[in-house]
Amino acid sequence: MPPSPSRTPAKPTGLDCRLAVLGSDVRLTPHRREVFEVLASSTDHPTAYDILDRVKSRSPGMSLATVYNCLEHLTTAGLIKLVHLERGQSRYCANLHEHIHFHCETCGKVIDAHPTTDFDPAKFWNLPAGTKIARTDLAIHGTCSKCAAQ
Amino acid sequence: MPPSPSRTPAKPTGLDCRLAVLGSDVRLTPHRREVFEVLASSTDHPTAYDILDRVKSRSPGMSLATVYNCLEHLTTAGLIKLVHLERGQSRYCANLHEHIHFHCETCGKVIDAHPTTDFDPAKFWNLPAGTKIARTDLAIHGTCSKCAAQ
DNA sequence: TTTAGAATTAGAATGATTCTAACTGCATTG
DNA sequence: CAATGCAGTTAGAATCATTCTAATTCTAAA
Repeated sequence: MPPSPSRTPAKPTGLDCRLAVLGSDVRLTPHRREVFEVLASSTDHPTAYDILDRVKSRSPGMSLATVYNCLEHLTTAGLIKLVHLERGQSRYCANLHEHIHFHCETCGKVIDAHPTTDFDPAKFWNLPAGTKIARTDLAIHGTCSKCAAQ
Repeated sequence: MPPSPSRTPAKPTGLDCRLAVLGSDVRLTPHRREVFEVLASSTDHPTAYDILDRVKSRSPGMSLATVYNCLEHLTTAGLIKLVHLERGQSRYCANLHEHIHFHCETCGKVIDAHPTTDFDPAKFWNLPAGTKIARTDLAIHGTCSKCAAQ
């Protein structure tokens, strides 16, 4: 056993650098970087499998297990968001701005919608006194403008 | 068992009666009735497996496949709601009043919260023109009053 | 360089849900 | 009332998403 475990706050050197966003703390390994970059350049809320697919051109050897692993770390660090809209696969999203999701029931697309004004759920719903809100997830289901036009 | 006369498209007779709620149209077979009643008397948003468990005392032979089948029909008919809050099992809910879900990240409980005033998402988020809203799902995650008190 | 711990991997395991094919029972038809 | 047909039901298989496991590789500190 190590007598002096003197790597407490782990110094950012080499690969052990950290993404300077939101004060998060993830080791930015090459794979995590790939996954994050793929997600950051996607607006369609890809699934883990979609992400593997897109990452493969740059990192042909990456496995689905690693994608899940990276997504988990990035999610925990608050760098990306996990989105559940339907049964089945989870979707991921790197839009860090406050937003909600619109899901088109016809074409299946998921569209981000950004707030135009402050929203406080406690003003609209009767939550028991003492409830502490950490985050809210609003999903709107319907028909997107494109599908509605047909 | 009540034998009975004709049925043009389908007349409520014997088992072939329909639940007179919301103008829905489901054949209310004994199993569907059991599933619905179990759900209607639950406030904890049970999973399919939970429901099977509770139904078993009354219908010992029912299978999980039948529970899923019933839930699917009841959901399609709008008699119950499917709730997705986390990865893993789906939850179901027979609260037909407009409401949202509060999910306690500490104890895992899901609590219904009812509206105190009208809520129009289009007032708060910038949806593309032409978007048609069918329904909105709001999930609030945090700590319930009980857990917060500790 | 050595070493401990973290990251990565393939493949196995798990868990939730859906599918399949056979069977049952009710209700309309003959 | 018997025959027929279809919806409902079933067990178990199949599928799909995700997590776990155990072995291996990599990184950074000592």
